[in-house]
Amino acid sequence: MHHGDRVAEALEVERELLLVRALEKPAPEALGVGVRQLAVARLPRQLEHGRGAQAAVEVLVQAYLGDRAHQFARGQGRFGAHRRALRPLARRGESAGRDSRSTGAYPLRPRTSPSSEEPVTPTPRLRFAPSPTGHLHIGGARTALFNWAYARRMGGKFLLRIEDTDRERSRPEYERSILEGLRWMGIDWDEGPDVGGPLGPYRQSERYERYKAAAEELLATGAAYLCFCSAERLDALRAERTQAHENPAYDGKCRTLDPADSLRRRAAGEPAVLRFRVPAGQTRLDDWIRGEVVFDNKEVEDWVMVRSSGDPIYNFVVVIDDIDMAITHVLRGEEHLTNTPKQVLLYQAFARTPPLFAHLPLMLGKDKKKLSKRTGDTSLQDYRDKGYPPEAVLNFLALQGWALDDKTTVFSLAQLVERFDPHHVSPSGSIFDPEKFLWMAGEYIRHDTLERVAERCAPFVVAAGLATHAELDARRDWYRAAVAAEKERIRLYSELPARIAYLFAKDAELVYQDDAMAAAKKHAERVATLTAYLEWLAPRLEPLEAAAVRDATKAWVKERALAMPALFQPLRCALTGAAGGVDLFEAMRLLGAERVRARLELALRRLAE
RNA sequence: GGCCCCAUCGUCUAGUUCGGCCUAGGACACCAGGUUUUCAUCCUGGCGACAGGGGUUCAAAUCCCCUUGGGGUCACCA
Repeated sequence: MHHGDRVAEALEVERELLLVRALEKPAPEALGVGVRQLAVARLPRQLEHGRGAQAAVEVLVQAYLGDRAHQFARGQGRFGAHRRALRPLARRGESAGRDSRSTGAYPLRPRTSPSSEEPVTPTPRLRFAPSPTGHLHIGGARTALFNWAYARRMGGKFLLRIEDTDRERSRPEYERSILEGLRWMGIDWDEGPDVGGPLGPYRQSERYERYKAAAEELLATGAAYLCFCSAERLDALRAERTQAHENPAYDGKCRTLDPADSLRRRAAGEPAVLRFRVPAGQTRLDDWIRGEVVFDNKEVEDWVMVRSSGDPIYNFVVVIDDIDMAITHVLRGEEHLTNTPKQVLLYQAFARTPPLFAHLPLMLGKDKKKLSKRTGDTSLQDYRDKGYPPEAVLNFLALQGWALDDKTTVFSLAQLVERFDPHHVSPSGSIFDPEKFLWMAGEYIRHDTLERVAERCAPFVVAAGLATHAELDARRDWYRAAVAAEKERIRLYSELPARIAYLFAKDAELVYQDDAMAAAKKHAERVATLTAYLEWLAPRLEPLEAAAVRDATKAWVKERALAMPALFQPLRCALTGAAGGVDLFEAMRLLGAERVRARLELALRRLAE
């Protein structure tokens, strides 16, 4: 068939489809997905712009489709795909080979060097590897969340490993705190220091034998060498290089030492570190999020793997552990990107294929710099203590670098697991927005059940000294009603106590806030109004039917030709001491008849002047 | 400074793979209305972005290059 004929035919098909669509008929299946999508998407807009269906079709056909014909004929792009779809027998498959970025499905890399019995595992294994030198950082929490979500989505394993090779700063209580924080968020793990697992131990300090063996192996093969340079020499070297605007890397002085000689010196007690011998050439990695990243090995220094004390260093142990624990995917912060060539080189030295790396964008503070302790609240613990619902934390964290779709901002953990794809994580950093976080916390509280909100608020109420747990339990229904009255006004659990404090205050000691007092005193007749109202209200107080009294009160105000605020502002001040807040009849019910009467009588005096 | 990464409303983001669904969508914040006894919620509307410049193409937010800007990292830390 001639090109021209094809084009004509295709355009005819398109025109027909558009007409079909414009007339609201179902589109025939045979027409191909591309065209259908096109028409479905474009037509409504055209119609919205005030054109009739016929005119809209013409616009589309002429302005939009008309001059695209030659591309169609060449079989390119979407139109080409459309053509191929229309002609299933036509040749396909020019784009057969695709890289890992485009196969959304399953980018797991098989291991290349099956050391005999090691099976090729199809199960993704991901890990979170915090170092217990502080509480769980909010950025670390997101890293954990993403690793966890992907493992769960793929039916893989998620494990926890404690990176405590820094003996000075690592503390057991931080380890506990981190585990607790993860559990609080609802993240669980299949293998870890507390639950064990087949490829443990999962605490680096318990794996030193393994590192020592690996180090000696590398030393024996010459992939690593002993370095006897003193700290002083290294410092001087660094200073010199920095001043000369050069990369302040190790100069390789000990690189060429005779290995046997070095071994003897070490045996004689001379302090030595183990350095990795970085080969010439380039090191590349195919980052899941960023694509190919190439480093010139000249930029990678002969880094230290083992301290002179014999303790191994992060870049070394992380690789050993990831190999031993059969880690297939590594999702971690972007700050690790420049570490990666060192690690890739190590994998090569062990003849292993590296895992698939995904370097997550950094979470930034208002100053656009990496979120750090200095920037404010950065530990998960802080948000927990402040009364953020864990679901909101999870949701908000997931939104830093990822989105469920083009519209949804509030979603559940289950939805995250169902949809999370690291390939669609944004490569650019995100500024942490506390405002939006607060909004989201409120969103979760408003939509949560009363039972749960009441339960989660209780510790804050107790901590504020309003009541004991026992007292709240004893008046369970009352407490719940108090929470119900404020549920949509609080954004954090911790905001509840201040809002219900008026219920716990002694009547005579209720504090009138300035704005409440001012509002009440705007009304000259306040005392008279209140007196009359109290008289009217008293017999209706027991039992108090909130809805009925509310209606009746409004009628009462109307009858006396008063403005609503003339009664409500003094009344609100008298009962709650605040200018805004709960429905007053709800407050009356919560307070009980006696206290309502008492507070009103007190107000007659307190608001008199 | 070297190397590396990044660039859509003030902020979080969709759209970027594979160029035409974009007259660039949503959310927070902000502004204006409505509902309400007030506050909050809720509803309606508004403001508001493809960093700049070159290419490639019939067509560029999307691909390429340059510039600019921002960030990360350069330890016997992780």
